[in-house]
Amino acid sequence: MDSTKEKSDCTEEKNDSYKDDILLRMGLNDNKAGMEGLDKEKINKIIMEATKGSRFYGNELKKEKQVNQRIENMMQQKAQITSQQLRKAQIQADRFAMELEQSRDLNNTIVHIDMDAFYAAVEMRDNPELKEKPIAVGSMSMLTTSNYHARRFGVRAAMPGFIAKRLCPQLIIVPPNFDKYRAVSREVKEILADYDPNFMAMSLDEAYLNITKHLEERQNWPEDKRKYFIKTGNSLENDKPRKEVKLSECERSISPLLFEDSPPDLQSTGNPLQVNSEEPNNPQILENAIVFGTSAEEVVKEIRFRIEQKTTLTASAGIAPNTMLAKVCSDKNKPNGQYQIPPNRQAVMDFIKDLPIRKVSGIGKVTEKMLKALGIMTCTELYEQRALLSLLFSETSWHYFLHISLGLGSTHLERDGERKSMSVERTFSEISKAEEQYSLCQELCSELAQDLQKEGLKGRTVTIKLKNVNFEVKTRASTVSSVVSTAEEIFAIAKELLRTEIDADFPHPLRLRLMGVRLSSFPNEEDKKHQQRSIIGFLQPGNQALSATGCILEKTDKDQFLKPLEMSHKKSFFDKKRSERKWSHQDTFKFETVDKQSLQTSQSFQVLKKKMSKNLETLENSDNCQIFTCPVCFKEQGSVSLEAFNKHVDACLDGPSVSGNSKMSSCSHASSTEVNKIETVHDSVSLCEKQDYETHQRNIEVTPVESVELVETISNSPKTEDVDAESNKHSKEEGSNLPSKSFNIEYCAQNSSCTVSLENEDVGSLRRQESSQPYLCEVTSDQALVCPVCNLEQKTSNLTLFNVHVDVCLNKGIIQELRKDKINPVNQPKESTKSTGNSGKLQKIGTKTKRPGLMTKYSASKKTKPNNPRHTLDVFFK
DNA sequence: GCGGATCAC
DNA sequence: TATGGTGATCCGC
Repeated sequence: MDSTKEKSDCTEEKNDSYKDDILLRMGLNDNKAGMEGLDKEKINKIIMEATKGSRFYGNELKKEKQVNQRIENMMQQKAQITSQQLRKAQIQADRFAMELEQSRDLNNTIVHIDMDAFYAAVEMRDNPELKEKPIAVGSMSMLTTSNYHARRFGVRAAMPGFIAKRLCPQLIIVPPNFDKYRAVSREVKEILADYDPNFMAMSLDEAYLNITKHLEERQNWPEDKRKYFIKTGNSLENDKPRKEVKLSECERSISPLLFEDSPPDLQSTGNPLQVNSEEPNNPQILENAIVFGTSAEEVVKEIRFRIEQKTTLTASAGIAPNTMLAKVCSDKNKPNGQYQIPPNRQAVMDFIKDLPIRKVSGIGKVTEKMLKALGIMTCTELYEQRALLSLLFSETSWHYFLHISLGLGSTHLERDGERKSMSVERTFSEISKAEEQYSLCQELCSELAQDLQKEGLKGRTVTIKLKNVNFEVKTRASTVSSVVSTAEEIFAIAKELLRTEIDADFPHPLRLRLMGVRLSSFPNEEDKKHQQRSIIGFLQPGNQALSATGCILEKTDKDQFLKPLEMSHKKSFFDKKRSERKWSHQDTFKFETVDKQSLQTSQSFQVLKKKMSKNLETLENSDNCQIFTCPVCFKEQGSVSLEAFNKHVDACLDGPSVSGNSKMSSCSHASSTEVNKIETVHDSVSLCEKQDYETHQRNIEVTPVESVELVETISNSPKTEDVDAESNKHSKEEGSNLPSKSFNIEYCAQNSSCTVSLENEDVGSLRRQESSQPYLCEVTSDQALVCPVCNLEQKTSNLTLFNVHVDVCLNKGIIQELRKDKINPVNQPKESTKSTGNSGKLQKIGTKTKRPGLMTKYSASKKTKPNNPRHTLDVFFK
């Protein structure tokens, strides 16, 4: 679904915040016509009345406070800068500036084409009744664009329709017709391709072209090739080089009306038909034809002429030596105009001189505000403050700033990179019932799966996005070990993420106004090449060699992984409970553990406790005697009381050495005990940094059960051959994140075996080489897959889905808890600089993006010094 | 890898 | 009555 919003036609619109910024925003120069429109005071007043007191506004204020805090932090840091530091920074910044200057490339001619009020213009074109009226495209909730009539009333893109209506009661709101816009866009793109087959479309109404090559060729073109017939109502077949849509007189009169408030001088410079006598090779207007010259400006006039002939719509354009400048230029004489910065340094610097930084793509509202706090509003000031900026902002950021202030930008158009994520999200009126939230989530997953299928994409990371009725946004992500793509697989992950959030707020419901699901971590080319194979493949006869580390489950558990249905029936009650839980936030956690004291002895165990409490609770009420396995030392604790077991675990957690083999006993219902044990296995995984779990894994024995066989497989990866080397690696990872572990259970119908492996990232990548492919591997009829983590039978024969479930079970468990709670001693932080909520950072746009601009990040804490500017340069502008 | 923030369109 | 959807990047964890 293409829902790109049409770009604003006035850069002033970039000021779209409320409160202070709202005043700026009203200072638009397109409402000077006091007669018909509204003055900015009135506009502001109306907007504020409609906004104030709303939840939306409340959140805007909150965000604004955060930004202010960031600014405050930045100013404090600025105050601590010594003159010595500043001098040093100056030298460094100057050196970098010099290198940038040396790299300046003026040899390309970049054009930025921008359709004027695109969606609105299309609607007006197709419905003459709208021609003279203020219209906007969108809904009562949100407008994507407005025509110039409406703009006089302060109606503009990204404004809710109901507010626009208050500003302009006669406003006509037209629902968007994306199919139509796409069709028109295609027509435009056909024209653009004639000048640069590799042009870069940024949206339906905007594109960059590199016409350098075209210009070269064009120099030798005969006039005939640059001649276009002007279409009138009667003439047919009058498009010489290309076939253009013919226009009636009536139609041709539409476009100018769109822009009747354009300054007259704009009309002249902007009109491609206008003869400019100063230009040597300006268009010559013949009787019914027009010949364009060979200069860049002529080319762009030709492009705009052809666009208008073909679509009856006008475009604005910018011509410059790089994308950043071209973009700014296209805004300069908008609408229906163009502007060129000649390809010489002086012209560039003159243009840049007083350019407000906010005009530059990549400098948004927040960045502007932060820089303004430093007294920086124009590019000149940006350059003057380069030393200071290098001290206050991240390297990426100040490098970007320096690029801007020197008028530098990307000189070539990057080809479309591979997509990195795909998502679906939806806003709705409040939904608070968990069941509805889950089912909504499921729908979103289905939609996403469909979209993914269209592009044949599969990914490993599922992210859900939640926005509550107060407009507070949250995202939660989970990465699994092999790629997923079906609705079921995605939902299996997403629903657990959602459940965690629902549980976290229990007993209060989540009051949602938006939900989204995103899939990312698509395999890169490398991954694809190696084609990952699921263990299904590994276990095919004659291919049993590879797998990760093996199974750490105990014999007594093995039958829980894959067991006859008959056996699973006994669990139906728990299954039911479990699924009930998923659809109502009822039970969740909140069950106090039996033995508080013993559980609370170690801080680490708090997390374990949380996770295990419900199992323990069930345990307590059960009546079967079972064996526990300590999640820390991995040793079987025999039949002991829960209390004794807890004590043992505490001791293990506290003590440096793994405490031994004290036998403990406990009573439990069979299944709940199993749940507990599985969790235990899980726990131990998360603690692997402290444990030589590999050793344990290797010692695990697995025996066949009935027709099902658990096979331990050992990786032949060089890395894991040497256990010592492996543990060294782990210790080196101290301070970073835990390596991700996952269970993988693969079932091979042919030999009736099932492999359970617990693996770390390295091995995982090995294994992943082949997955992604076939999910389905039918399990024989009388067997069921049982998750080793939650110990519940999975009603699926889809192996991928099953693996996803196991991954999810693992992910949502203690590993994340440990991270969050910072229990891992090696990760021991770092007293939070986090007081402000978001530590004041700007960010920067990377280079692989097609965007010409970069964003910035303000680093309130220490920042790394740029040591290799040359490298950075490469990174930025390739 | 995760989550919040910022930006563009 | 009512303030969007998609994709990307950056940075500190």
